[in-house]
Amino acid sequence: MSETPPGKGASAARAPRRVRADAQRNLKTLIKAALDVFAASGVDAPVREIAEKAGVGVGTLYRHFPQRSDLIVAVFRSGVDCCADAAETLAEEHPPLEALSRWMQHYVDFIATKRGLAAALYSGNPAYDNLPAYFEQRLVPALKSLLDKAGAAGEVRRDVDPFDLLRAVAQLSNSAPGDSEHTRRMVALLIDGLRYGATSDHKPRQ
Amino acid sequence: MSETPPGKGASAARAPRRVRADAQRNLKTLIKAALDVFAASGVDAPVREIAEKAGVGVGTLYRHFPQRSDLIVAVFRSGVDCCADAAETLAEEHPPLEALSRWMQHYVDFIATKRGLAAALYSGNPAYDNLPAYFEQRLVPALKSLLDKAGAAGEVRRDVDPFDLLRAVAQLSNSAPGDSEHTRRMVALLIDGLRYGATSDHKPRQ
DNA sequence: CCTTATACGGAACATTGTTCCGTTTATCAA
DNA sequence: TTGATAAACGGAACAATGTTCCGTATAAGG
Repeated sequence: MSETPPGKGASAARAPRRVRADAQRNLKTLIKAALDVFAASGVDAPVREIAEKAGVGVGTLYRHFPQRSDLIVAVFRSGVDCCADAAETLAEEHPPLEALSRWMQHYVDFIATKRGLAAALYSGNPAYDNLPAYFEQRLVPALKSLLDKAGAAGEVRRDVDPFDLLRAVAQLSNSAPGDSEHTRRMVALLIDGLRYGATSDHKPRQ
Repeated sequence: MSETPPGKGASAARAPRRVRADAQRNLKTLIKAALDVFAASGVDAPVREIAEKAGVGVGTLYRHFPQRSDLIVAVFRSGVDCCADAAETLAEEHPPLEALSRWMQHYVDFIATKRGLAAALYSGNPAYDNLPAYFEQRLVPALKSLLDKAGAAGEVRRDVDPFDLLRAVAQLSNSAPGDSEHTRRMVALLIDGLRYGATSDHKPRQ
């Protein structure tokens, strides 16, 4: 955002040295490692395990994420961002209904990696206070856009609230942990439900 | 329940020595201490603190509750039992509406001591799997009986689901932790809501 | 009163979050 | 290219906490 190249600073302070390359690399590596470890062992996984997986000392981890919760938040947000971005990509590359369907599975996969997150959310730790808002703020518009496109094409009904759907899928994902096939089938069923009573009254002109 | 006095056992085994008095005493003391500590510091309070408050070594605590979660479960169940029993007592000692109202406040106080329990419930630890069922199984009938009595007396409407009410109160209690007065007012409001549209069609004959 | 199964206490251990600090290294200017 | 230096690194050390172990104390029963 604010690169501040070597040239003299606008105000008084000495030109702040650019962020070191290894630091940037480690930041990405850590988030990736945490993503994997959380997916494999839940968000309660020990920090050391993550540091080791990233090939980094715990000191380095703590330099980037002063608190364990900061790492969890970062991973969660990056996952949410990834999901939200995928909505755009999918909408460009696929017909409306398929884009919607693929996105749903994408979302299911995301939720699946969040074992134990619910407990953290309910822990009362203020570090997580903003997560639900961020979740809703990024994902509701993403899904809404997909639903609207599919609705306009007359492929799904238009009376479904995106947030309801997000929550429902999250609940389905948590009901039978480990049986991802069951979740997949139920989500597919949910999507079929969307098609029931679809009207093409706003069918696009071409 | 099964006292097994010194007399020869019914089947084969040697008459098992009676449970030592100090052990019984410590068990009660521990639950009481845990109740207080959990109420003061939430269910995440350290075991040592509870043992100390009970005037007992951690070894003793672990003899009675092999896992930390066992203690939490025991305290929770004893609280639920206490609430359920209070329903009967209150129904005997007060007119229907007041019994209902008093029980609600009793229940609010119970919920208030359960800070952090939600997180435990969502933790995925199977130790807590049965708690919600126990909760519902004991409290729904208790509340239902109070509601029915008040409903039969024509003091409250009869279309309210006890479980809904329990959940609503729990949610109100968690929304503003620390402001118990707010909770109290909102619960009072909820009860007033019960009175709206009450019908005395089944008014008792005397 | 003696024996003994039972229970007790708390030190010791294991795990995990977090801090500290000596060492390494990327960046920048000369 | 090279040297100075701020930034970043690694991991030992610390602290908090769940859990185990075992020597000691004691209530129950004869």
